[in-house]
Amino acid sequence: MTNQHFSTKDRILSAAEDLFAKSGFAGASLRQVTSVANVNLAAVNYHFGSKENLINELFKRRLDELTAQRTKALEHALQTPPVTLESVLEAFVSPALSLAQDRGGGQSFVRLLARAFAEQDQRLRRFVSDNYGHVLKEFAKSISSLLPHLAKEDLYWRLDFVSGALTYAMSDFGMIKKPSDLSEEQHRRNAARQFVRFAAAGLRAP
Amino acid sequence: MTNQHFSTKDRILSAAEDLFAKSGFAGASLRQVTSVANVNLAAVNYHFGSKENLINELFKRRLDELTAQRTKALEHALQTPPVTLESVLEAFVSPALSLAQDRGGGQSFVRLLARAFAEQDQRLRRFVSDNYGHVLKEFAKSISSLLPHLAKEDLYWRLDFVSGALTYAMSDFGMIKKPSDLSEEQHRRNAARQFVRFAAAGLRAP
DNA sequence: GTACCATTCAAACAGTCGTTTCATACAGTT
DNA sequence: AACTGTATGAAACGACTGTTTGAATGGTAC
Repeated sequence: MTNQHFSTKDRILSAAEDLFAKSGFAGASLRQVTSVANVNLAAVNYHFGSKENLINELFKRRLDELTAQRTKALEHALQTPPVTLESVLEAFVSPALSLAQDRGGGQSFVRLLARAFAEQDQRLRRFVSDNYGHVLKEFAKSISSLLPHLAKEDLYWRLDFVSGALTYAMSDFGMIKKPSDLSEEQHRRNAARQFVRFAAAGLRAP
Repeated sequence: MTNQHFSTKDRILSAAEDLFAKSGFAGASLRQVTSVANVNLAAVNYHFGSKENLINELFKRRLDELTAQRTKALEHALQTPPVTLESVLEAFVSPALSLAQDRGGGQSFVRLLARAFAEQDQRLRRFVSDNYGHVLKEFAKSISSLLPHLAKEDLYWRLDFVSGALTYAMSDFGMIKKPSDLSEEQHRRNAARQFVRFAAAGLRAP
């Protein structure tokens, strides 16, 4: 019936992604997850140990992929003259939007990400910062070198605004904004273009 | 012991604001709330009817105030030439930042707001849109008339980015970014200045 | 065939959840 | 003085939570 050819672990991860995105980590129960995934309740604790660990593996699976793609995109952008603010921002946002548009639950994950950031959950922030902080720092460094006259303090403020704008926009992405006469691919490219223009101009503010 | 001279209702509202901001609506229980508020468990259902209704009244209390201040600030800005993108944005963000810096739990509420927006909770979005949407539309109209050459579609995208940037920046506001040598008031003015510059430049993007 | 292993299952565990009930306390009114 | 309505209190309600248990299953290796 429901994707029985996927492994139990994968079905749990997908169902959890959807339900946590919809109702929050505390709001969605393991019974809901296992019901949607069509697996036994005990399977979660058997395969993941605990609900908390399930959440961690959920993030790991997606963020590993996202970070890898961002790294590759940044390297490519830095090796392809002319290196502009726009090309670096494009390397940052494009993998994220591609994930947001992905069929296999990526949409849910992006909303989950927005939710996780809105929560002040220090444990989760630490997890992201520890495992993926170095890539974010590389982007910050590249952007900084492209804006040599911008004071460090101003840069930090603006990078914060940029990530906020991106996170927020992405959590809506694919839900309300896509005009029906645009394909998903067109919509994605359009969103990336809009964001890059906005962010570049904001970063270059006088 | 703790603020016994405040009414039961007020103590519940304040405690709920703090705890919901920290742990989410599903994550914080009424027993935690009533324990912090130093009131009996049954008091919540007696004064508010249900947990859900408590949440609604929580938002109503703050958003009524915020919307009123924004309306006043916008009117003042529109009557004070020269009317610029910056002065309109200032009218939008200043009351919010003032709330975020407020002593009486406003800090918690701002984080709660960010959380509520990250949640896809249609019920809550509808509530905000119904009750406070008209003010947001007035801001959008003012901004639109200050950017006459900007296409409608571009404007919508950028307004979305702006509100995202503001929401996320505010949810951190007062937590990590304040340098110790700045007073709260200075920090608030600084944040407003940074945001207005960034947002205005982003909206004016070529 | 049988021993082994990972996996799945139904059932139960001890807690916690939001909500309700009913008794009690204490003001203001007659 | 007795009555009234609002507010608070302790205790219990049934439902739901994450987790654990021990038996059943099915395939692989010997």
